[in-house]
Amino acid sequence: MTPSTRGARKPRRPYHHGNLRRALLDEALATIRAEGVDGLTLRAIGARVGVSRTALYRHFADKRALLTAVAIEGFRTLRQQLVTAWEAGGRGDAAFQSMGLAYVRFAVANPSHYRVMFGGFVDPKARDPELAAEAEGAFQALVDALAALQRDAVMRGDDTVLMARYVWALVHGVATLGIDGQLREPGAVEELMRYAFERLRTGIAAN
Amino acid sequence: MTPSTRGARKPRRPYHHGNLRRALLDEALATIRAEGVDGLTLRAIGARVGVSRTALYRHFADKRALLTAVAIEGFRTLRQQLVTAWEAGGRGDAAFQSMGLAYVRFAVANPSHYRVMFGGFVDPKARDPELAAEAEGAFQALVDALAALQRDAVMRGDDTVLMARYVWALVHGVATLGIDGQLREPGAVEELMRYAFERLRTGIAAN
DNA sequence: CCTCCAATGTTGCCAACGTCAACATCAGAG
DNA sequence: CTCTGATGTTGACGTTGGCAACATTGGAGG
Repeated sequence: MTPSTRGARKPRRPYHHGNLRRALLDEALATIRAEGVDGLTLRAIGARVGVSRTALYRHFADKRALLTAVAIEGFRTLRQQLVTAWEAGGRGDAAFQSMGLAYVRFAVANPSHYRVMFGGFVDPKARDPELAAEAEGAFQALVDALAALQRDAVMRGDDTVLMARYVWALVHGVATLGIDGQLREPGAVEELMRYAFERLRTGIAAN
Repeated sequence: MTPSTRGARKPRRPYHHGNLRRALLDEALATIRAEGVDGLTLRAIGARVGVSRTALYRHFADKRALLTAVAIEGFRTLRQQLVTAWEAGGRGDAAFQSMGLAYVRFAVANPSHYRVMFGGFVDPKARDPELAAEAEGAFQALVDALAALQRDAVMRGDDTVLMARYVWALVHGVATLGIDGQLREPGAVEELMRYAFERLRTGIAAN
């Protein structure tokens, strides 16, 4: 927004891009959303950003590193959505269900992105520490909410992390089944979510 | 290398293989297990079976078709394991938990295979009808068990399919989280499964 | 203002891959 | 024994990820 005013600006695209890393990431995300993970090719990304095919390697070690960055961004967004749902919902019982819905909505609205985060596209062993941290952060949002509910004696006093994992597995399961087309009938995901939360509460609420 | 068919390696490797389709499938499965889905190349499969790279195309339309066949086989095996656990466990309350354990064990023991079944490697739309049928069959094992428990008034009388989907989502969630390395600590999967079933029962048991 | 350098972007090139087309071989029906 | 459809092979092509060598640039130090 504040370019230096020296000299005549050239209509020609400059050699250096400015913020190529960001642009590549955005384009990768858009491509994944539009054509799926398989549709992502480094050459196409470069072309669409208006840069040569290998420019990407100045910002990402390889294709997997790009996908890892995409996954990191996904976990960041997810955490943000979860926290927003929890806080906007009043940090209470209903807000907890809101979080669950937000989680599944994120997955269903961004299936390919979600798959990059969980589908084993990133190195299973020797995981990127930043990715691990960001994933942990999203999970922590769930743990925090549960801890608050436990404090208010709304939920059982079991090990918080264990309870959180239980809830996480449930919403993650619903989300992935929905994404993979195992729940085809329209409204099936919503119906399942409603039932799941009803039964979940019976299972983990303080009696 | 002699392209001649008189190699002494096996009893006669004639021009025609005999049951190439089966052999290709088995080799594909072994490769996937050993090197992951990404490590699967048609050329390597052919070479390892002792056949040329394109022989595969007489038995599978393309790579996706091969993966679909792998997924079909996976669902068949999974259903079998589930049914076995249910029946061997006495078709009762404990047997139901056995089924859940068998499910997660299958996934954790065959992570790559499980990913082929659920990871979006097969066509999301226009799914192979045989694949859909086989997946439905595995799910049906769960539905049947639940229905039996409902008949014996062990479980709530809710819509059986809905309940089954709930349970499915839960075990599927635990399984995929475990596979993707989100539950790293040794024993975390087992601990979660134990807790999950305890809470699940509280949620869906007949009061 | 000039010079030089490290960061950034480009072109040439390669091996591996999936897949098609044309050809080779075989098993079994007639 | 012959013919034919099924099965397997060879050659080739376009695409992809990635390396190496080269080009361009903004900016720091003189």
